[in-house]
Amino acid sequence: MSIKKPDLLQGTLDLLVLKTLAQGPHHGYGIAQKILLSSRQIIDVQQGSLYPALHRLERKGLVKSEWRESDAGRMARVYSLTRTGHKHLASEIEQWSRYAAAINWVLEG
Amino acid sequence: MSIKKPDLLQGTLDLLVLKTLAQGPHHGYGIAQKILLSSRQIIDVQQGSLYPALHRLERKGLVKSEWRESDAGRMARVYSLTRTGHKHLASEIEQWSRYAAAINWVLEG
DNA sequence: CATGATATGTAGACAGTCAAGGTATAAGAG
DNA sequence: CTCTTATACCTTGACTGTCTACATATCATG
Repeated sequence: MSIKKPDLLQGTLDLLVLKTLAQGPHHGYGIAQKILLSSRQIIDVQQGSLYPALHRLERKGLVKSEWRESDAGRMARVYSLTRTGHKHLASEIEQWSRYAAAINWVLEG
Repeated sequence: MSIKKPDLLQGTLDLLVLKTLAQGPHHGYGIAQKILLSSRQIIDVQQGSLYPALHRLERKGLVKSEWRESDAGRMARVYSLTRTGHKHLASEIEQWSRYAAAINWVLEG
């Protein structure tokens, strides 16, 4: 993690994963890479955080998965957003925006 | 809490408390009120979150406290920032900014 | 054939927040 | 004079989520 406060990830990991999957199906490893890339190397999601998150999201019905062959010709579990997941993502984004705005108001004093 | 994802608080609570104390000493109850006010009613810090956080920050030497008489003529434990706390606040703000920017990059795709 | 990148996953530890409750004082309403 | 509301402190126990570290396996490169 390029950032020293891992706690900041808490509550935003689902958002990051859902947003990444909204741009198309990915396997776990690829999701982590994409987040790292699109966050400009700042957010490096650890595997021990990512896989439990994916399983949690799948239990909640926000993502679904299937085994497929990856680009490299290897088996990988590919995750994609469900319709519920899409709706949920919209609400997560809204909550994040509200919360980030609230923090900034406090910081402005 | 006016926001449905309590996890978002994690990692930002210390920041909120330190920032509030940077504007002058307060007792616990007053800190919660001030955060609620300056966040425009969005962030309502529960006492069960606040007091452990204050004790944690005091253990770390970022805040100090003493018993004083409050405005209402009652005894209250008044917290204030230490010099270390001030420095730490600056770094917390910087980390928050970086992290919030990173999230926004991911959301922009 | 060893190493590093790809790929999935689990186990155990740990931290932080939450809901709920406990204690107590002061002020104002009835 | 008693009830309620606001002020003010704090703890407990449950729960969730992330972390480090580990275990496993394939493929490509050197």
